[in-house]
Amino acid sequence: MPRSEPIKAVRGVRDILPAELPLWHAAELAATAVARRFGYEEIVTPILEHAELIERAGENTDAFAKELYRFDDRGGRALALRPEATAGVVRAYFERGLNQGPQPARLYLTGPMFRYDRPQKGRYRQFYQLDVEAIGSAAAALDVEVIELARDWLREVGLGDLRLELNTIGDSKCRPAYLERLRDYYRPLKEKLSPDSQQRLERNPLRLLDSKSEQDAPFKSSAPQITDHLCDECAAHWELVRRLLDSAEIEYTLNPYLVRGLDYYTRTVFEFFPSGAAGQQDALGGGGRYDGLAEAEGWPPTAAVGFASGLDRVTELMAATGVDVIARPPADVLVVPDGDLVVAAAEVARICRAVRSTAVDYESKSLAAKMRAANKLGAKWVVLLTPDAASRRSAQLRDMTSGEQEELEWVELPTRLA
RNA sequence: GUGGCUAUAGCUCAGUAGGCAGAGCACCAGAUUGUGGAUCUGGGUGUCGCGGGUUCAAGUCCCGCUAGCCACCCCA
Repeated sequence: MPRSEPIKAVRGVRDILPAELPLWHAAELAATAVARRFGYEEIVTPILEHAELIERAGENTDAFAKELYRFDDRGGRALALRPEATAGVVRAYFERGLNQGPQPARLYLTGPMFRYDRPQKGRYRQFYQLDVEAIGSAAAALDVEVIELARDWLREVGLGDLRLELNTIGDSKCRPAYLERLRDYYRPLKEKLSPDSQQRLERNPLRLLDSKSEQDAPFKSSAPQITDHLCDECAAHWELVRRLLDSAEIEYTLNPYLVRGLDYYTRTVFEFFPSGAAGQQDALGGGGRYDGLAEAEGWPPTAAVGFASGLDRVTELMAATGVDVIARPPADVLVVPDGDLVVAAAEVARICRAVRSTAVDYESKSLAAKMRAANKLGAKWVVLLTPDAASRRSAQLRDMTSGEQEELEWVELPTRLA
């Protein structure tokens, strides 16, 4: 019979293998430890949400239209695989009554997110994020708390050599007027801008500021800056954020071109970069205030601030930085039956498992090959069963480090292995 | 969504001017009358990504598709 084409993984997704997982676990363990230290509790929200929840906030942006994993289920409901965690966490905060408890709700989450974009290095259609949210407070101190938490986590996973970039983008009171000024500045220059930026001019002028096109670069420096046009409340918030960062001795660089494309973002925005590289693709994580999101989802207006980081990139960088994670052998003990001693081997393994992780080599190959396998596995001991010894309920216990070997009764194994 | 590069053994890859499918590693076996690591010897395990086309002959040339990598768009 002809072999059929083997079915491979879906485009843009990947498996994380046993050898890589210690690194991921180290990253997540550090996240849990740091989050708890700051009084944040874990929450798990569904991967599936109503497409509308995701689309409410940014319906007319390209990213939503183009990159949302969206489909109709069997009942005809329009669903989406979450592209980020915040929308779902905010939904849960209201829907499940976390808004009834002490405010703000301090929450964190790790899990898979989905974007239908073209895969490339460090960018997958299914990727993983750490997400931290403080919902239900407008306190500037929380902006700094989230930044400090994020910084501590990155330090803890060995990526402490960081650059923090910081900006404010105002709020619904002061931003519209600023955007008008920005348009007024750029309109006479329109013909000289890149085609992309000409489009941005009317639709999303903030984006002009973080354009990567060299054609746009000369005009940036004299463009009006939002920090000169903040309303009193936003200016006070911005002032307090920086004062708190100073007192926490957290260094940052002001980047007036750091923006967010969506309307519900307000005031503080920040991003972490490895101190070496400056490219936008190298960001280790970022976040900011989103005081307008709850309302965009149809809930009462509620202030919140958050941070998200891509674990794919963080773990990749951890590996590159040489973060050493102890790789443990899958089993301390390998039971090696000689010949047809399957039943005895299973029983001996059962005895050993009382004190040590134990695997059995059931393959029909030579003893030398089985010993090779035991060595490769990294087993500390081999329990060798021969028909003769097995009939006396005995076995050879071999210490793979020293090479010493002695015959023991099966019942003695737990004491010797402990 | 756009562009460039790539796809050959389990893995990394070589394969000339179109003419019998190769190497290293891994794996299996033996040297070792069944006891790992080191060494030596032997063994190729294959739908040359998939589908068409050109040709006496295609891994090689042409077209389409799929996938990967890289960059763009975008990054909520």
